[in-house]
Amino acid sequence: MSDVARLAGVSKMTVSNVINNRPGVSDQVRHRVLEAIRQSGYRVNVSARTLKSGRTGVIGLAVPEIDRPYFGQLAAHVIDQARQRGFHVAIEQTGAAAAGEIDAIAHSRTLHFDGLILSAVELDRTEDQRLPDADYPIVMLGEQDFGGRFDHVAMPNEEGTKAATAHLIDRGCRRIAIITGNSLDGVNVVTRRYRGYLAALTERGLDADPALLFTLDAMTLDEGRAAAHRLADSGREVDGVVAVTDTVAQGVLRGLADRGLRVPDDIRLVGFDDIPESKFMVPSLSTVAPDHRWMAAKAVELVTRRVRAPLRQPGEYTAPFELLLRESTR
Amino acid sequence: MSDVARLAGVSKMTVSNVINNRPGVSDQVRHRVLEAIRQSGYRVNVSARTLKSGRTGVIGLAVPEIDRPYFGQLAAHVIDQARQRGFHVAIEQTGAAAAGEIDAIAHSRTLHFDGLILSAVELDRTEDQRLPDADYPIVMLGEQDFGGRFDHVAMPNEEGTKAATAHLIDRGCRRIAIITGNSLDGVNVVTRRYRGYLAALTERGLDADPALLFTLDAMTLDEGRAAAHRLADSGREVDGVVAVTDTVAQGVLRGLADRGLRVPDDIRLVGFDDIPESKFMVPSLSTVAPDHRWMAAKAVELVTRRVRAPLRQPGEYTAPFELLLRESTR
DNA sequence: TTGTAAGCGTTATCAA
DNA sequence: TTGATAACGCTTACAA
Repeated sequence: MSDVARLAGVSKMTVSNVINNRPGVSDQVRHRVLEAIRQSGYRVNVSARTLKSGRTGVIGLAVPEIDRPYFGQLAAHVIDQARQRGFHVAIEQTGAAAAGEIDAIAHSRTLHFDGLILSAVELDRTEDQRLPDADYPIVMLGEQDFGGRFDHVAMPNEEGTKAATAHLIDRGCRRIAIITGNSLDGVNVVTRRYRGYLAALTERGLDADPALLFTLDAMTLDEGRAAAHRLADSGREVDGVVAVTDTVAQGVLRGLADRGLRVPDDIRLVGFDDIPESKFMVPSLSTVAPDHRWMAAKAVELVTRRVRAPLRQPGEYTAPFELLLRESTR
Repeated sequence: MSDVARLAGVSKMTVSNVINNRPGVSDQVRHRVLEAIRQSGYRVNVSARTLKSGRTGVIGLAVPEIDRPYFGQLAAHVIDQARQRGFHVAIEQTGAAAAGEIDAIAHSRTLHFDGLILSAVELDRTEDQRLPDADYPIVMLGEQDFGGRFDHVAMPNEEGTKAATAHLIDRGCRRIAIITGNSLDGVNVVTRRYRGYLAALTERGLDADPALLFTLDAMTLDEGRAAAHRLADSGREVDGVVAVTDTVAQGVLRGLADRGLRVPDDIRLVGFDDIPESKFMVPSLSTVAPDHRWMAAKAVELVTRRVRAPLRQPGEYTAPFELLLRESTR
């Protein structure tokens, strides 16, 4: 910067003013400075600016694993939205563990990210004492409930699963299984989707059979497949399956194929998320499609707003959704 | 830091020495300082450290789109490897456009990333004049050829596709189509994989029929599906298909299903990449599986090494691979 | 409209 | 073994 100033015959301050488009610089001087910048190949040092301003221009995004389609899609949208507001995104993987999620928060502060979007799947309000003070801009994205302590962008978990289950019933299914996570105690995604499932059954006068609840240790392709094997091998009569996510549904689809069960002929299947692959599966997957772009946009809007106004009252926002009817429930 | 120093009754410099585990601090003083740090809740300011050292501890990773399974997987591995070496990763999406790839380089320098891993799919050696000086640590990952100007971690494109095609021939296929990108002129992934396909045909004494080459505008699910439709509607007799990537193969699988063609009964299909979904597709997909973890580890090793020694001679490295035989070629 | 001085929080250097 | 000083590159506050 000093070099540029010398080249243009002005002070560093004037160079700074030109760079930041501040008013009060004569056109002539502005021109000389811009020319000097061009000649010298000068580029601002972001670290210095950061040190002075206390802002890094970086938002952290913490997800369980970036290579799960849902989180990849989420990241893509968040990166796009952040860029539009002049922020960069650093990605942290929590490994779907509470410790990883706590680490992500600590890390985010240490590295002076301006804010953090945390897609928590383990952490919840019961871990109160491990959560940070509310003075750091954190937006919770997805599922867990923190009792209004943070801004929260939620999925339409209950409504979505209810609509999906009702759709199976409309198609004539009467023995509907649900394949979901094993953490049915807390207030989390698993519980909420389960409640949506129960609500639909009740509303249509069907009984919920506890034997038709199959639980997973993780929301993965492998676990979904294994659950489908258990379902098929249990000998229970089942004509419909609600899977907790599309990724799990993809595993289920594969697991049913392993056992010679055809979808939708023998069993109808519905998922949740509308990952990009869903419409290309064989058969294509009916699913609850929350508006991912909306969620990413909301989350980024909330963090960036909170960067400017840290002490606003946290808000709760639920994404709109659509039920997509495809071959798996035809 | 001043506060800590005052609390411990020492100078800032001593605090710095303690924080960085530098020798020459008495145990007694070290203890006092650590206690003062605990009490005050002090945390280093990374920006200041960055300003002083010129290093940000961040590596950029530029990929076409983070929500394609292959790149998600790649990112997951790169983030893990980088963390093990004390680096963070910021992800940039290039949109699979040459301009986006150039931007990523410029961006990476502006933000003072310590280095950049660029998964270029458009840029190549012909764009010489737009490429930066070699003084900035860039590692090219994947496909394009830059004539030895950058460190380059390559896929086993030719060998892998050759092995995949030979496998189809072994299974009895005689009319083997290839579905790939449309940039068959440069030295890129598409050309190399095409050469591998041709090599296998030649070696086994089969003629390459130009009518069996189907090209795509992008390596996406949608394009793969559309190509399968064109293939089925062409009326040409085809008993095997080599798809340029697993994602394209997934689209092809769907497209063939749309036309009532069964895999592997009517047509055998093989992909490239071994994305996590491949083994869960219906039918499961035979594919060329490059060692992704190896590639990520190599790339991170190369950037971080180049951060320390910017002027080393660039090297060329090709990942090992395995041919995975699954249902789609049974 | 332009310039000067001070300071953001570290660390390298050298002196004590 | 410890400390004083200057410097990294920028911007805020104020003076000219």
